[in-house]
Amino acid sequence: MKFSIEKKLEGTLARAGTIETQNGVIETPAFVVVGTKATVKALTAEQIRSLGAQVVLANTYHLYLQPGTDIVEKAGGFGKFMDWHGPTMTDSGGFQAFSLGAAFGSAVSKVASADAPVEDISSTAGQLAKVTDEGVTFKSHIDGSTHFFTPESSMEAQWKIGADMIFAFDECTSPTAPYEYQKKSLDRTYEWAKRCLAKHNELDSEKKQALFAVIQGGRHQDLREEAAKTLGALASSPELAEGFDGYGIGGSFTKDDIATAVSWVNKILPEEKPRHLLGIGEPRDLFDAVEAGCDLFDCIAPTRMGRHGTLHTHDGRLNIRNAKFVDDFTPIENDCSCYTCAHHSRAYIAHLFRADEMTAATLASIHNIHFILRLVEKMRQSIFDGDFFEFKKDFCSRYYKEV
RNA sequence: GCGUCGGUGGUAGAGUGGUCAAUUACAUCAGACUGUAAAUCUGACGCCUUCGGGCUACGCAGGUUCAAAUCCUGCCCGGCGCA
Repeated sequence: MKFSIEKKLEGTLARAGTIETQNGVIETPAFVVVGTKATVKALTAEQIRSLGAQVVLANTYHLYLQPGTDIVEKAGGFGKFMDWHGPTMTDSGGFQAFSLGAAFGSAVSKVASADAPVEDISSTAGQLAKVTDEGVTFKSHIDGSTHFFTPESSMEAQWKIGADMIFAFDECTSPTAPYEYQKKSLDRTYEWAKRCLAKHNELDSEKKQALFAVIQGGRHQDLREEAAKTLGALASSPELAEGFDGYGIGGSFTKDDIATAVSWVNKILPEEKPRHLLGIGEPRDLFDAVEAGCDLFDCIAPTRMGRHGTLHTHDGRLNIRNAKFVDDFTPIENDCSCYTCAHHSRAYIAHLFRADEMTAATLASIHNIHFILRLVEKMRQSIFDGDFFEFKKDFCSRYYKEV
């Protein structure tokens, strides 16, 4: 993997560039489409290509459970398995330590509201993930079987799954966890990062895969900065000669804090390595993160919200199931160039949703992914053109005008 | 015509003297969703409300009772059986 910065936006951390992988070039900033189980839900690989997606991210934990990493390895990696020939990434399973752990069965999201109370995290009853210094014990949400993930086993699994870019095994903490826990977890994630790097160097002597470390630290400036410093410095650590190839910035945030937390980190991280903001994909957050120096983003929001009937338009979101759309024969957006808008009306899509037809999910996902991909592409272009802020202002004043 | 079973909120279908404005599901109306436990989840769903409550309701009309969707009588409507 090779990252090149082509243009920086003066007075900010923003930059535009390219990431060259064995499977193609990614023009950054770029939105990474999420295909957790080696499929972007509701879409075929051909549809993903038609959308102009540059890179697909799958999930180690999910592919490990199903169909198993050996099968994916035999298939020639998850990209080949799903007939996606472009650049690929895998997440390490670290997010599942959160989503199946602290977040399981609760309303906590990795992006918490500002007034979310700090929670006692001593009780893990009913959770499917339990974190210790050695690793994470998962209880499969599919069949209840127990599985133990370590930094080393995640590296091995990701080696078999074979993506171009992989993430170190981390713990995504809950944004509502107490400071003390965040700090303890951060130290652990640092130790895990070192173990991942060592294992990765052992497995991948030819450097086929690029390894990204993950910066945690919640909403705490000292923790975020410490993580950026220590993990950033590992690159030149003598005992780990080959350092990280890039950095992931992990949840957890407060809604208003994303931009701030990201810039704390990006001011410190080595400039010449790509930065991937994990799991962020709302328009305003994307603008803020690009401005704060992030190069890659992945998010399930366009596909999940699409499946649930929430569609992006330049005038904000709309819920296509609303009664007012049943006889609205205009497209989702008049000037949208996506397949869905070129062929179908709001009324038709509303009908498909109400009738529980699977095509609803497909058409909605196509539109939302198209919307976000084009948005990030325009952000990239605006860095080259020098009118990023103008574009941001124009877009946000229209998209968020009702909020 | 006789006998019999039944008629409950948009629909299906619980309830069978008070704790019933009435379980539940679906439909409907909204909302949420940010490294996918998610084609999921939450709320509302007779009318009015100063959110305390008030009013009208379980085919229709009477009646019994302190109290009826629930018991009785008549009527109307439907299923089934016999003529």
